[in-house]
Amino acid sequence: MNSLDTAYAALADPTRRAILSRLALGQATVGEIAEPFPISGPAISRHLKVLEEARLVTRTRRGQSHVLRLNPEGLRSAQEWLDHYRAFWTGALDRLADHLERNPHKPGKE
Amino acid sequence: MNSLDTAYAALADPTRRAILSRLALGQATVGEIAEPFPISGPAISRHLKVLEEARLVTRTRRGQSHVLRLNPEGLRSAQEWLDHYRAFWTGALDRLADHLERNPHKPGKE
DNA sequence: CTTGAATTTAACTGATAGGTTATTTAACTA
DNA sequence: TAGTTAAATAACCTATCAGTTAAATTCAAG
Repeated sequence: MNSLDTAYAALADPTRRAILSRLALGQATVGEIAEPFPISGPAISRHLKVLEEARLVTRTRRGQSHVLRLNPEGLRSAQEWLDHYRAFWTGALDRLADHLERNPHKPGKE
Repeated sequence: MNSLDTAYAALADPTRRAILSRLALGQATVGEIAEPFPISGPAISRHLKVLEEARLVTRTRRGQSHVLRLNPEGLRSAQEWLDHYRAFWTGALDRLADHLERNPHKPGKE
């Protein structure tokens, strides 16, 4: 499983996106992250593990507490794949290509 | 399941990302899409259904063939969620915030 | 109206995901 | 050394996913 697989899989879960939103406000411990969610600690723990393995967050230990932070690296690479195709679905170039495809000059083979 | 869930879940699969890459080159029928892949027709059919339900592609029927195209709308909305957080993990603002979090002015409660 | 081609649907299988509760690990504190 | 707190791991359950092969659908063409 490559890094994009894990990144997008991680983003597919709304709880994990909410955790990322929380972390965009600033670092937090596991307990602080878990607090607003109606699910068990272990469930949060595994969500965090998924985010960490997807390189979307990093963890540092401070005593018994684990501090989580967003990881710019992983987030950026998740974005790059989509960015690569941005040209195809924004602006005039996209509409032109689409138009040409839908209306071929000659009704040739296809 | 909201639209972001399905979009990111769709993007998590490498076969489906490859299909999107193919469609970035231009529209294609199911058969044309399936051709380079070593998996069965039904498997491709279901990948396409997933992409369609995630609004990442659109389908039009032309006789017995189904023609698939990228759907700018869905792709854009998938990108917007990440875009919203871009400021948090790029540039100086990010580094500043991170620095402040790691080095609080006063060693207060926490 | 039968045949053939493009595609989907059905039925099944093995693996993975997300949740639970109970147990364990690790670090702080009296 | 206990006891307490923060978090992870284990064991388990159910649902969903990605693949398969076989059957059904849909449309075009004789």
